[in-house]
Amino acid sequence: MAQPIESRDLTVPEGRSGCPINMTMELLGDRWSLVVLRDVMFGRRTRFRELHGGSLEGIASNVLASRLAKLTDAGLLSRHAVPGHRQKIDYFLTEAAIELVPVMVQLGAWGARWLPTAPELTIRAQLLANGGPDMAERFMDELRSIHLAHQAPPEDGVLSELDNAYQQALTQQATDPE
Amino acid sequence: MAQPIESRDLTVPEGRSGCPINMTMELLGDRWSLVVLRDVMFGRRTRFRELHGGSLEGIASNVLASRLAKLTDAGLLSRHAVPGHRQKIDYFLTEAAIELVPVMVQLGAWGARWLPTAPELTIRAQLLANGGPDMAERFMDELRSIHLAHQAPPEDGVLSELDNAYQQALTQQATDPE
DNA sequence: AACATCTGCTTGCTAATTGCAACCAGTTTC
DNA sequence: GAAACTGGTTGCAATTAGCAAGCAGATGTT
Repeated sequence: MAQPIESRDLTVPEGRSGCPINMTMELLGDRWSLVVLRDVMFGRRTRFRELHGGSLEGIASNVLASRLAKLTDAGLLSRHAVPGHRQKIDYFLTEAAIELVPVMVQLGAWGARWLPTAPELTIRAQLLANGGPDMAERFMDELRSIHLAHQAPPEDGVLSELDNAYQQALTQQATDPE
Repeated sequence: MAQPIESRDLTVPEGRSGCPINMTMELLGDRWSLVVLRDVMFGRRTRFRELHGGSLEGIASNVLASRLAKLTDAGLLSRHAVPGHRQKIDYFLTEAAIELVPVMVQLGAWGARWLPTAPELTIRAQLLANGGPDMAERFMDELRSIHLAHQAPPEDGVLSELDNAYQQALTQQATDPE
């Protein structure tokens, strides 16, 4: 069921290489790909306009469209027509994208450690990083249930845990502006 | 000694956000930044022309220059004039860059798992991923000794281990082309 | 002293990508 | 039937990437 995308092209094109880090950067090494995946993964967003309007960073709609197409082509997102509607489309994570969770965890942890991030947004990254591989595994299983098996998100899952921590940080920030 | 780069700007600029993943992608989310860091980290390259000519992917020299400047500005690389020469410059990793090792490990592991990478280049990624956090820690300590304390790389360190595995894969590939 | 070579880049140019704003056709709701 | 909502396009300007050539200063060689 979970297989690599395609077999290797034996003649590596000029100016490129088959190095795993390089190939990953060729695919995801741009300003928006991982941010879009982040929103689908952590933000419970699966629709174009949710991803366009709901994001904190304001990606342009043409860029979003181009990223969704690229990620779908690459096998990281799957398009699902919403039952009972002819226009609505859900973008769900594939197994390949779900297995980016450890990458996201490390990226978030590094950013939280070394960049001037916003505290209320950083709490989730820290929580997830502190949770270690166990929490990451639980989270990935939860994502599989949502995005692959199309179950409703559990109330007591990792996603809720992260949301709660974020909400708590927000209200704490409001009552205690220091 | 190891401190975040700057204190947080309280007014987040329009169209951006203080999310750790987003900020990390703002800094490193391009085609070349992490590839350059990979070469310094794993490839024992510290000089402009080594990074320019020695890389597998053939980055353009103006782009390399721009990335080296950006990474230096961001505190991920430090410039050191080579003693006894007035022109030669070594680029060394800073602590912040060394702590990208876990990110590199996860990126490499994901690419090895999901992209059609070259086997001989993938072995290092797998070795490092299988080594777990222990191996990553040993590797980071080795990098600290080389890039922060300017010691010579140990013969029996992680770097050598990875190189050996790569060389072995190369010769095996030559004798057993299948 | 002369010449070639090596050093870390820069320059000029073209092609591709990104960002912005407006807009659109089909679908659903009221 | 009109308004609002769906997932996007389209056209344009600005930025960035890619390519080939070159450059001034430093060093090695004869």
